[in-house]
Amino acid sequence: MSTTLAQIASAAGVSVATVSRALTDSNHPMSEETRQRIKKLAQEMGYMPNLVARSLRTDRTYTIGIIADDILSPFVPPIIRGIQDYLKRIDYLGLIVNSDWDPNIEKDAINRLINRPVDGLIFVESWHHKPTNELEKSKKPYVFVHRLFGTAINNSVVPDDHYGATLAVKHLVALGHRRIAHIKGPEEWHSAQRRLAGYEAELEAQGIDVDPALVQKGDWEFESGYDAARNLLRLKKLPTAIFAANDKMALGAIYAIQDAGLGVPRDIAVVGYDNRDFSRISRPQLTTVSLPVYKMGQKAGELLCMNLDGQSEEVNEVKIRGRLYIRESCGADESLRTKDEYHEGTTIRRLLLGKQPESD
Amino acid sequence: MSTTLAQIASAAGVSVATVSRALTDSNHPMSEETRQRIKKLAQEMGYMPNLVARSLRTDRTYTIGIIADDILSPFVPPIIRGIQDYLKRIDYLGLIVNSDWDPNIEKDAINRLINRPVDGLIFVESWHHKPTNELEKSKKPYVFVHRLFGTAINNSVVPDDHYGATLAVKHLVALGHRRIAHIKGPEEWHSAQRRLAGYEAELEAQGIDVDPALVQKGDWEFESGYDAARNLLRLKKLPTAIFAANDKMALGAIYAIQDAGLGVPRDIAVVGYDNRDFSRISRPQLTTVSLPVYKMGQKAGELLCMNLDGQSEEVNEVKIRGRLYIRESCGADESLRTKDEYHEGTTIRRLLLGKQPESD
DNA sequence: GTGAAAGCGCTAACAT
DNA sequence: ATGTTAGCGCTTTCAC
Repeated sequence: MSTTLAQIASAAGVSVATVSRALTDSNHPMSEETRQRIKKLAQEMGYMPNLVARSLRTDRTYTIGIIADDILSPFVPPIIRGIQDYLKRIDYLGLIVNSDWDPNIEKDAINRLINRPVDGLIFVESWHHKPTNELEKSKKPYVFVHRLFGTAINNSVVPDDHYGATLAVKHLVALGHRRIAHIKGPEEWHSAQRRLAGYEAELEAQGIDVDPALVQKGDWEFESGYDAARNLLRLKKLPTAIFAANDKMALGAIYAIQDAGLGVPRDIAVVGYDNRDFSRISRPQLTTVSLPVYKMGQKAGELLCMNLDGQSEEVNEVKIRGRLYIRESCGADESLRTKDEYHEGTTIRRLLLGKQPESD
Repeated sequence: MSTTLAQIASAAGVSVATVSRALTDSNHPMSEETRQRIKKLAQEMGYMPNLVARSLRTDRTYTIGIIADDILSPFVPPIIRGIQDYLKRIDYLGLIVNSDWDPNIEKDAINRLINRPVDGLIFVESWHHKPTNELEKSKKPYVFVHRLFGTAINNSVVPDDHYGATLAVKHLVALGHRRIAHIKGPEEWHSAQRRLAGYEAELEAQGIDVDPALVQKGDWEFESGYDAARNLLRLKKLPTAIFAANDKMALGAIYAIQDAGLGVPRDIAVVGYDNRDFSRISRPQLTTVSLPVYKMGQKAGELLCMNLDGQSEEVNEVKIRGRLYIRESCGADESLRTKDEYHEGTTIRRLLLGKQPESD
């Protein structure tokens, strides 16, 4: 069927070993002349190495496994893209599996991948902190990115939510707000805790007392943001700004404010978190702090890469900072607006222009 | 390191061949007793087959390649998920590569994948109709899903845009509209052509003359929908409804109508196309026809699957029908609203409830 | 600088 | 019903 080393060898009148050396640019000494001759011949004969055979010999597949609960989860594709883009540099491919939040599916996937098809594993948005014993025993490196629950662990990449919350509050304070409410996420979640903490810390740093009445509970969903804002609107003394722990709740809050006959940002400013796609097309467009998903993916790729050939070196949790995307919902001056390069189809444009992406 | 067949063989006092037969449930006759004994032993010794070695022998990798221009393109993840879900049934994994609309990257990816790592290839949202010669020569099966340009070709899965447009118009007519405008997409695009054709065909079927003045040009983007609607609003005789060829333009149109002091659906009804995520959270929520991406992915998986072991059988282009998602923007009665199961995180819920997804 | 040969772990054709 | 053996295509040690 397809050309093999042996065929080239006999065609060139040399041994397979020589052909292999020539084609892999091995540093075993050999005459430059035969090397070139063989390369040319291989080219002509349309030789392409059988990667499976090579892997069997070298125990390297140049493939990593990516396990996510669901590729349809909004943050997963950009994380994966970040991983892929980093790994591409070292010519690695990614095998992607959905675990659907099911520990058994995940276990099966790990076992399957561990048996040679991959050199390492990245867990995306995993909700546990330890992979299976089998993985441990296999000695293959692995990395977590965007773990949802629990405390900091090694070899994991997470967003710097505390810092991000700080950015949001700073922005509001800079615009003159002092009664700043917060709609928080469920307490079990990493991000919810850190964003709340950042909110409180920054208020204190600005010399503003944290008013418990201004902190409302949400569950990440749109409706909970709507309800939380309605509660806030019932207060005797209204907040002048709301920092919602994610964009969905922020949008819900905006709708609640509008339904009460008030305007955003005219009467109340709103900041979100995550920089979801819709924050660019809502009315008003949402000012928000980005979850730096793409960068997180890249970093995860980098961490894994470091451990791919050597002894696995444990690395402390890595925090990635997002940034503030200033749009309309806080009433900041037009001149301050973040110019936004990353739209749908940006990749094409980026390539056409030969530019590196600036976004997270 | 890890257990091999040979180790089990010597531990069991039999030959490797016997062990292999026992463990692969080969239909080669053998005593049930030794088979069980070996299986038990393998289990105890923590045996896991080396998949690379197996692939080298059988020339089967149980992996397929998925080439998309960009995994971040909005329709790509659900298509991929559909593919993966179908392929999971036959225990196949997917290797995903971004080609970034670059023919050279794509060519490299094909060559890389062709050299054994995969048994077949699926092209997602490809813009060409023929893969490279190398692929052709390799005899590996391949399938296109959601090709963007050109005419119908074999082994490809596309949405039935003509039919979908028909649904949108039917809905508007049923609500009493007769002056129905259309904001179309760029002519080079498959979908734009088909949706326009469906619009015209359904109007005629309903005995309504197509009025060229009511057909505006757009470029798929939000802004073009806004501009197109403004043009429409300048007409002496306003349309009572607008069918936009995609959701982004539909949203732009809604904003234009609102900015003109009119209401949606009160004064003008708007239908979109694609069933993008934001259609569920816009105000008003957008009535739209779904692009059945998930189903298309599944179908692509199925087509590939058919050709995976046998001779490649050419199959005519397969069209997948979307459906109408009735929400608020056309003013249909509340009772007609499509109940929507597919939200973010639905996969978990689906699993928790043990339900099959109904959505596309 | 080149070649011979071993062997990665597995499957399957061919004995027995 | 079990064993022997060849070999998938490649890399790499060892010899010359």
